[in-house]
Amino acid sequence: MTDGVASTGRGRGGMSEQRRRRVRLEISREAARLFWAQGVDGTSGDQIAEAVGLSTRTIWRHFRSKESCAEPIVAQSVEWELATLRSWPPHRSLEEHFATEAKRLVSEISPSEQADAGLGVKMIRLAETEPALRTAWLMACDQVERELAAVIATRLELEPDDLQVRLHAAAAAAALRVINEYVGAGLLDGTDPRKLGDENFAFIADAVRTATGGAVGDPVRAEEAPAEPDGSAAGRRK
Amino acid sequence: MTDGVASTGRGRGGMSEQRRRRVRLEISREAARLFWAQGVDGTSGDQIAEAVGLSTRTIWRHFRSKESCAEPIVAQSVEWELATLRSWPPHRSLEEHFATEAKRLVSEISPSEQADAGLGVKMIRLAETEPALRTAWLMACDQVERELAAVIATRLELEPDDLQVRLHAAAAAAALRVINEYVGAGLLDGTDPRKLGDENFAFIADAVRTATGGAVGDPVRAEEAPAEPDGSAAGRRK
DNA sequence: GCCAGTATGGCACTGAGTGATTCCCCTTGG
DNA sequence: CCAAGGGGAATCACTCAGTGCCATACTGGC
Repeated sequence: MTDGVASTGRGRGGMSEQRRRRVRLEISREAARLFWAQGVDGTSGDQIAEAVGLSTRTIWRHFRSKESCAEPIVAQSVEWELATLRSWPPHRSLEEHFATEAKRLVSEISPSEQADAGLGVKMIRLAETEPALRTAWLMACDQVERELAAVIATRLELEPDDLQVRLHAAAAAAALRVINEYVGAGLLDGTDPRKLGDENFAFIADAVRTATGGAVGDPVRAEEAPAEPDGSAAGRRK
Repeated sequence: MTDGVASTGRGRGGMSEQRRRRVRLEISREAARLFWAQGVDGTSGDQIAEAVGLSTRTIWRHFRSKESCAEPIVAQSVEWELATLRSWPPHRSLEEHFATEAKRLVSEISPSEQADAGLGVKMIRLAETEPALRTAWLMACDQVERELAAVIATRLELEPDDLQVRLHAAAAAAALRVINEYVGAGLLDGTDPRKLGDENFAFIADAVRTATGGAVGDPVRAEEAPAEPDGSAAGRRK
């Protein structure tokens, strides 16, 4: 996951850590643009370097492989979902939380972030035909799965490496991946620009609920020992 | 997915198509052995070629990349699950079908197939730390997901590219992946050799049922329109 | 202005993967 | 039994991703 050189620790010295992310994003932007325009195989490391105004050597200092140049832009496109999941308070339902967070987001998003999101969608789309990019996409989904495991673990008051938690996380992450692919493909195929309304959040939440057998999605009653967590809030689909 | 040269079509000529698979498997065996013994980075294409007794060039004729040399052995290790899924009759439950198919399997399995299975498990394990191999593993899971979509589509009498079907397939495939990783890790960590009894199949089936919100796993009543498929046989977990 | 420490450039080099050509072996037909 | 032919494999030369190594430019603290 951590791509470039090991640590820098961030301890002392300078502006690393945040600056590094900016550089990687910058490279990723140009790489994604080129990948989309001429394909992955049709794009050379030298081209990326030239496009971003750095030496080829420096590109490889920041990314372990050509395909991984696309990772930051892909990761960023799921970052807001991740952040939303991380900040999901126990006492709220998934759809509620998504809806309010989404409202907060639309007012804060900048044009450049919007452009990045567009590139991310394109990369996800490209990943369906370019095996090299599929890796980057699946890796990002893998990351979502891990974070989701942590979120679910706290909600269910279990360990993140508990088998049941891992199963739920994997299923939910897979559902989110499919929805991302579906929505992204729809957007690129011209399906109107702004129809990602509240209805979609209910759909997402329901997909997660279904994928986890109803175990994840509803508010969690704090301070109450779940002696028999069954039959509480299952089947709510359609 | 199809790795080597394009077609050969299989039309006329010779023994391709089946022989090709044998050669690829042979290469994959040696590659997996070397990967496990000395790591992926520590293994060169030349080494693989020498181990299998072919020229390096020929290796690249059969595989597009070094890591993909592991794919056949990984794919084969999930092939029986895939086959089992494909032959899942509508009127049976998943645990029933798995159990009977497993019984049929243990009597038919050959020593070499057993060795291959062992190698496959090792590759899956390696995939947890070697990003290059993780790709191969995730690709195999991707394949499982696609086939699963077909199976689920027929059971639910929907199209394979229906969103709901894709969601269910993705969630179920993810659950199967986690279980495979879990069981494989257990086996390699010395957890006894033969305890994959009926109990496990019930567990697998339940995981699939949970991941699909109860929509997949139970017998399907043929010839009856599922007006309200809900609430029929949900929550059956432990 | 000087002194770390770090980011970058340049260059040579390893190794993956490809293309083109030749070679070998096996089949087929006379 | 031998000639023709075709397909797979070997060989060689080449491209390009990616690394190691060293020189250099930049940055922030004194």
